[in-house]
Amino acid sequence: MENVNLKTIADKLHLSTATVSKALRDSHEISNETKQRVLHLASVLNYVPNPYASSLRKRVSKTIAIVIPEVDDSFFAEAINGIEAIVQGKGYHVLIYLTHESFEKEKAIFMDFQSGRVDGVLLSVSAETVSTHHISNLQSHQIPIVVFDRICDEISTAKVCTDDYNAGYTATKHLIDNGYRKIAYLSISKTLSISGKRMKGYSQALTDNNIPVKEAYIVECTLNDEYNNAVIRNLLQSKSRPDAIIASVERLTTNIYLVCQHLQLKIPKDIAVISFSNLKTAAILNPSLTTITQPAYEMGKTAASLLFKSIEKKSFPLDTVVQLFPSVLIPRDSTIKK
Amino acid sequence: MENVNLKTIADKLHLSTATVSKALRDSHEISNETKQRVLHLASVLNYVPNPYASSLRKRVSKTIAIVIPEVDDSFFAEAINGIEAIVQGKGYHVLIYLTHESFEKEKAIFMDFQSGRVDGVLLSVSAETVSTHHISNLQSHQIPIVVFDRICDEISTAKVCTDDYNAGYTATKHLIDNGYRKIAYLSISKTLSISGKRMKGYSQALTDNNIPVKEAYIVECTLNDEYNNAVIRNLLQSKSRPDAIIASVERLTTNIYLVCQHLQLKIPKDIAVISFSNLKTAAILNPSLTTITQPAYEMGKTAASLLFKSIEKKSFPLDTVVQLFPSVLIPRDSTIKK
DNA sequence: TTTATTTACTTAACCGATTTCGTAACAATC
DNA sequence: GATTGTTACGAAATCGGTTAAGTAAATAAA
Repeated sequence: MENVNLKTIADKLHLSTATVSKALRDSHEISNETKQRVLHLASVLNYVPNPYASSLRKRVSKTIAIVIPEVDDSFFAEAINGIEAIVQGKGYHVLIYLTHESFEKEKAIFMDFQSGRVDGVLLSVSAETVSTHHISNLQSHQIPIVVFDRICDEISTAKVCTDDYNAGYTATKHLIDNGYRKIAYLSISKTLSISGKRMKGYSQALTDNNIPVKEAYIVECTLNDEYNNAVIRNLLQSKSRPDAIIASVERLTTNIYLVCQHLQLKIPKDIAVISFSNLKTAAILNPSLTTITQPAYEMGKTAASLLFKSIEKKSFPLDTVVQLFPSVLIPRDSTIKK
Repeated sequence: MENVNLKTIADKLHLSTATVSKALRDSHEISNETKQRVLHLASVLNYVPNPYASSLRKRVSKTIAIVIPEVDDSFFAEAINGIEAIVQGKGYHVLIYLTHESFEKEKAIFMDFQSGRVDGVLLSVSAETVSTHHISNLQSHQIPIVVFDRICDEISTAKVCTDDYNAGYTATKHLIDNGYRKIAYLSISKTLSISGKRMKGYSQALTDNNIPVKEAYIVECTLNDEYNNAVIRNLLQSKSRPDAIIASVERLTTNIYLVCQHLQLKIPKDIAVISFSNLKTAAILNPSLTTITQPAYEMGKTAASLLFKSIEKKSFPLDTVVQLFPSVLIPRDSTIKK
């Protein structure tokens, strides 16, 4: 089947492409009769306008990008669902980019966006991200950006996130309240502000309860499963083994549980586990997992909505918006001794 | 910052845009000296070519689409990772579309692709998909399609999937071997060939072991959690309650476990559970979950590789390719009485 | 010396849709 | 009857690259 474009229709109807284009866009310049004829033929021929021609001319791509560290994570998966719900309604398209926590990849992706490939970007920064030039640089090209979950304080744009300090505090307090004192924190990044804030909440909760903060209890994890397993095993085999672990990212949960199994440590008797997680299976784990859960779907929707506000009205001031969503602590068996 | 394009560079160097374009593409028509000057200025000015201009002219978008039912599913998440690994290497971009199991959405998406928005499509059909006209229609526009996991036998194109019949058979046989007889099957679609095949394997295994296939034990689930819970509850409360359940999709696992908890049915004593699933948490569920697990990452990589073979060499005969990956049954506590 | 070839560019058409500007035909107003 | 306005359309420029075709100058071959 050969491509049908404006010219195809114009020729068949002895009209100009200008007229056909206007007719399809329901311009007042075109008579009703002509509009009907054009519309009818277009549908008969299955005409679909070339998006790239139109993007080129209108300097608008009707496309946004989602840039996230990974997709195999319930938070991001749910957030994508929320984003998609909004985008779908707007008739936009979604390009997805995974950084796998690599700052270099993130930079390269943002560099590409200077081309006008997308009308806006939804970003959750990688764990390695240490500077925000790539972001402000893109902003100077008039491309709106909304950051969600993994935000950067330095960027001046809309931020959709949870109160990570409180979340960290609450998680720690929950453990303390349940009788744990030697609380370890598994981080994913030294630099990430979200990680820093959760950790501050953690430290403060310890301090407020007269528990000294131990360097050895703050452990950085990576994307590498082997490495994480080793780190966790070391932690749990050390002379001053912690009696509780806070995992700052969902993905570490399985590692922790399996290492505990392997070392024959009972959760929550020997060690408590609480995880920042949107896992659907949290309630049916062995034991069920206490989680700090973020409203991922809502956050995705909100981030996308904000982005569209800016796309649709360039003057909309994104930089003043900070949408804080409450995380909820869902207490389950992994932190409560019977 | 104003946009920098070919003309910007051409003007500054007193060259034509043609020369600049060729220099950037390292054409033999351009002298080395000019190439250097162009390359240097381009990098100084941070020049990024407009992808839509080039797509329009070259009739190539350097973009592929992933069309899947949902993203909050370990199989699809891992498959996306595999796809992304290949796509990344090719310098392509990925548009993602979620059908949420809606045939209408799938059709609309495929209709849009006639525009030339993408150079190829990776598809896993929705549960509601009953006809394949939208697919063959797109193929007639010379757009290569590779289907993975949820395939359609009717389509003549490359298929990347597991041996679903065997998987269904193996799962059922495993249950029978472990002493279960009243085995229910939770399906997600009457029409989906993957579902049909798994179910055929299920029926055959029953028949081979002289167990009659009971209609009431074959239950169709949906995307709706409430509905699924109700259906499962009904099933488990019926007079002839099954003693084992095969879930044809990961997402149903949590429902089953929770309903069992609620009804105080012990897994695997009262009821065994086996699930088609790529859940990382399968091993740490309560009890650990016996799964039929697909090599999702590899399947994604393979599907993408096949697609690129066709994109890069139009004559590559996709329609003859069927890549069957073995699913593995990982026996765990949910199907093995102590 | 003349012709052929190569080198290194430029001109201009092109991809397909959008949009500004122009205009013919007809109606309305003075 | 002359002027102004309206309606309905077309011509052509435009978005930013790519590429076929053309050309002038330098070089090589005859």
